[in-house]
Amino acid sequence: MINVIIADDHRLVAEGIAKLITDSKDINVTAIAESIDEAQRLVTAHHPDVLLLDVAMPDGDGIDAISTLRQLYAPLRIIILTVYAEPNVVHRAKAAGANGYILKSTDSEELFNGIRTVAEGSSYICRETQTLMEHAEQPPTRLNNREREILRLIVKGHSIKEIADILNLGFETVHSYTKYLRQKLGCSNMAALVRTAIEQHLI
Amino acid sequence: MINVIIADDHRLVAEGIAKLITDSKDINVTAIAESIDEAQRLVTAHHPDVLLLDVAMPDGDGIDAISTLRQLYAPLRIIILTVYAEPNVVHRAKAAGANGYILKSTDSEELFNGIRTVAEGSSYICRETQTLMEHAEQPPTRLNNREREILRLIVKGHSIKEIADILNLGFETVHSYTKYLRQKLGCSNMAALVRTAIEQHLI
DNA sequence: ATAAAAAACCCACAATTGGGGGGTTGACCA
DNA sequence: TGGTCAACCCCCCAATTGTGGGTTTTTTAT
Repeated sequence: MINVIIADDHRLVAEGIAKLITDSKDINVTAIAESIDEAQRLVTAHHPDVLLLDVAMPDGDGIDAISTLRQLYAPLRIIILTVYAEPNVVHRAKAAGANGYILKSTDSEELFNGIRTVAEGSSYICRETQTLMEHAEQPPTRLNNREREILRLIVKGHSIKEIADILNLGFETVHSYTKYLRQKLGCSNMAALVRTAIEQHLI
Repeated sequence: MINVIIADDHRLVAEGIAKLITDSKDINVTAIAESIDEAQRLVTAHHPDVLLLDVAMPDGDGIDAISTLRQLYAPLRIIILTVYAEPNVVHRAKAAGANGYILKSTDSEELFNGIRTVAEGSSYICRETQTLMEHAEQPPTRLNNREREILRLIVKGHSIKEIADILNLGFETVHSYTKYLRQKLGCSNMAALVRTAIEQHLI
């Protein structure tokens, strides 16, 4: 019996998926977590085989939480279960050490297969994500901490000058970073930068 | 028996909710639609009592589709079932004639109650949404077609000049609209405008 | 018919951004 | 011990945006 915990802040979705899983004979939903924090506590308490982890959680980003979660229970296998069909998110998940990536647009059969495959020790990427990654022409967008920090402040609506003040950097330094960001993301202005950042979940 | 159709492009979510509903004795899921288009066909074919309708669909906005759906089958009762806990989205849904608004973060009990209430002829807003609307200090953001159109183009990354050309308007006209938009949305620059537009789903 | 609105337009000027050049310093590494 | 890379800094100037005023047409409502 494969024991899984579902971490998803949308109760109805988590409950529904749990219910679907009861159809499989070999998988069992041990608990549902509605936050990163709760997921950490439940993983520590129950030591599940697999954690189904959503990306957008009220108290943080699921992918960022992967390393901490694995520290709590090393043999834990983690599947990112999300709506984001974004190459960059998939890359981030892989880099963070996720064992699987499954979209919420897949069907229950594929979810079961994914859980089994990951529980056995392999990694699993759902079909839709696979084709997505094959057709992704651009290499993954790699932003360093500074760039990500500045992008975050731009998205918040701050001007270059304000960002320079906030980060104690020179105006020209931040100005340069905005150029790098525009280049990397292929945007011609701040507005496009914000849209791209949000769309591709780079923030 | 209350017959419902679920329109949600996330299969796993739709399947899960359908499965949850089997627990209730009085509600029956007739079909699942993965697009607005499919929803329209299924509503025409099955004449369900209630339609559970997601907002973000691959071929359009669920709320925008309400009027058309009701034309296809006048007695249809529509519940918006979404993750968006945004006053503006709720306002749009009400204005478009939705009979209910339920967040995916509610539990199945509340979903059942919502479906029953709406099927009986009343309207239903889930608890979380109710408190959200009570605590919403600002009046709903009302954008006219021009403003929404221009905001959409700004979000796409177009400059004022480009927008003027696209819409065959004078530069100064569009320039003025950006002022109105900044004022209405309380933003000080284009970047903030984009973030607010996306965050509050005004586009 | 006409007042009140909404929609489109206009001017001027300061501030900010976009696009093009650079530069220094220190860490890493081969 | 020279090479390369990352992180930070600098200048210039054109283009675009932000701010604060307007005006003129259309609609819309009474």
